[in-house]
Amino acid sequence: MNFLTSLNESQLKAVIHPGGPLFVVAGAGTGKTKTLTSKIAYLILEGMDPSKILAVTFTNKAAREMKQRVIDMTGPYATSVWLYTFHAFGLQILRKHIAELPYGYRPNFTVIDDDDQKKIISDQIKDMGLDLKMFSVKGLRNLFSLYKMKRIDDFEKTEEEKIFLRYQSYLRESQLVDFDDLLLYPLEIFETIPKIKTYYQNYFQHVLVDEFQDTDHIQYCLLKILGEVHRQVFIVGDPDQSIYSFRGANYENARFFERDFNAEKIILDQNYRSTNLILQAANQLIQFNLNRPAAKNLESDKGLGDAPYYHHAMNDFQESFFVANEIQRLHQLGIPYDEMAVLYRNNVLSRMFEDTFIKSEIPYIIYGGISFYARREIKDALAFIRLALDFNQDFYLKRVINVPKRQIGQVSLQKLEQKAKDLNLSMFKAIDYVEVTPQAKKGMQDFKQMMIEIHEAFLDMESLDEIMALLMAKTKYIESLREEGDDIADDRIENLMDLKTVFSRGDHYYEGTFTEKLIQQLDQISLYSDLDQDVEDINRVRLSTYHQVKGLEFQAVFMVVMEEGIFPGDRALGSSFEIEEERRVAYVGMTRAKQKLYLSYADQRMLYGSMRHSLPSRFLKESRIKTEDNNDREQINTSSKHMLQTGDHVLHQIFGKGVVIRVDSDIATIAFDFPHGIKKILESHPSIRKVKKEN
DNA sequence: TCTCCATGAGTTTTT
DNA sequence: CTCATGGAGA
Repeated sequence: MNFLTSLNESQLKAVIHPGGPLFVVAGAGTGKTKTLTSKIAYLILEGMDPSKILAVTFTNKAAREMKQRVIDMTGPYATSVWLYTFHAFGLQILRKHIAELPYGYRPNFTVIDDDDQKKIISDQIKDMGLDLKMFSVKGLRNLFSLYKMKRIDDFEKTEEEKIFLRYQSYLRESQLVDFDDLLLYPLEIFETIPKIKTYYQNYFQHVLVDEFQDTDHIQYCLLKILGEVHRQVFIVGDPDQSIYSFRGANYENARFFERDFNAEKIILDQNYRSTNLILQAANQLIQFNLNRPAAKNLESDKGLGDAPYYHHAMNDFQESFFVANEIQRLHQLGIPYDEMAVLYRNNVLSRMFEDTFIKSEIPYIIYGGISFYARREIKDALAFIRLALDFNQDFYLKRVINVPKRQIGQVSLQKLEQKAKDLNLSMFKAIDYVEVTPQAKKGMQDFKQMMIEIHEAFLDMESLDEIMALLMAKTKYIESLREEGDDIADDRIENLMDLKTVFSRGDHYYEGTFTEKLIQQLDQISLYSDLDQDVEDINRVRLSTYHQVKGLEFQAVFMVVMEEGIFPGDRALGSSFEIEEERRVAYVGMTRAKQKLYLSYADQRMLYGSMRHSLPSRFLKESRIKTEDNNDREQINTSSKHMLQTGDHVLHQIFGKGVVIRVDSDIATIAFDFPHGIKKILESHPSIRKVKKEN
């Protein structure tokens, strides 16, 4: 067990902990994954049957990577470890046992995503004859998720609750489950069917949970049941990095765990990622949170390093300009683009940076658009496939019956749905009986014929790789995209090709008949939020929200738009609970940085079409980062029209001494000393200061 | 049924 | 500002 020697004292203590419930408080960059995977490897090498170990993570990526690391440490024997996300685990349980719940589900149910949920909810509202404008569908979806999480079942009869009940029965009638159900139903199974509960409680000798601060109530209940008998529960997490409470995560679960399991606690606070001035700023900041189930101070052996750098810009443009310049400078110093990240509180804030990066020719990539499987064309393709597998799937039929356009509008669709209800048939079968305009009828029959052909072609198919070609040929989807002449038609076509790649990969990955493979592949897709993007090896700066870089690290991190009202956001200002969560978000951001941390803010920026004036975020003061305002105030006040003229000598904070060789409108061209050379810089840019010659 | 415009909404989102 | 959506008119 060579790997044990690479652990530090606390990590080792956790790994060889003799047993019983253990809470490992793993601060940012303290070797959390290493400890968890070493623990699993240790258990296996000590003789534990890997198939009796259940380890749960929150992302598929984490699950996959952890499994690989365990296999690397112990050999292929470890493949049988149950290493899943909570949701994937729940799905497994449901595929086996869902029929035992009294809701009429069959094992071949389908998992729907958020957009499907919204669609169903708004359909219910319309069906009830209510005015859609009176409700926020998005709000209802969150509310329903909350209902499920809190397991509310005695309803008063508010309109919302009626919609919820209809939503729930629609799912059940249609053999659909949502993401919440993937956790809730397994819990219900365990709670109501003692035989099944006892089986799994006894079966899993060890239960391990990663990112424990992100568990919600249902997940905690599941954990409590699964760990109850053997009490070999090993959880790893950092309550200071809990940033998903809006999705139900409850970092107080850490306290519940210590209490309910009478667990021991080991703290990992030796950081291996960042230099210490960065860590000190992060430590300072998080101290302002009063509610910390596991307080700690991070420290590393990487020296003090550079102090976090604070930049005060006059407006959003100048802020982005500062960041772009700094990125180029760091790049020249040898930091690769993909070791730099620009982080912001919400997605709208990315735009200014994108524009500037395009102008400055800085390669970048934005994560956080619509995820691959949520794209229209992908969802359409999957709907065709699901419908071809089972013509009874009305929900998917509704999605694609008019794709591409077949003269079937809302009215015809409604008639079809009604007819299906009256005759107690699937909508697919009701096509033969419905009375609609001749064009619509023809469209429906063409559609039906096409689906039958696809279905029959599936019967003869052997590899998943063939699916997309057939689908595109039959549906003429690509042709219709081209005809529409959408500017993003090419992107859509490319996405469909990517989906084909996903399927052909599935051919090698899954076993069984074509249909068996396909069903596994579809399950996988339901649970995956994005494509395995390991192809992306181009060197780009990452633009992202804080939430999306949790767990990642970069040599240089730019935390931009550090403005009161944005970060922390307006909505958080009234509640200390929310402010603390925002502070944790900032803490997560700071602890991503290995060597360079920049925080910036602008006095004014364009947001939602109007000018917004902001004060610096309280998080700047709280982390005690030295501000440059004192040196700069003078310069800012004197920044009027044409501060600079040709021949002026300037001092730039980063590029040092230079001479102005040209001024065009507001851009000055300045020759700096070696190695920086000639740069174009906004003449009023706060990082430039005019100096007297030979100063 | 489709297309075009007015209207309103606009955190964060592992699954 | 930008995007999605729903209603009115062709």
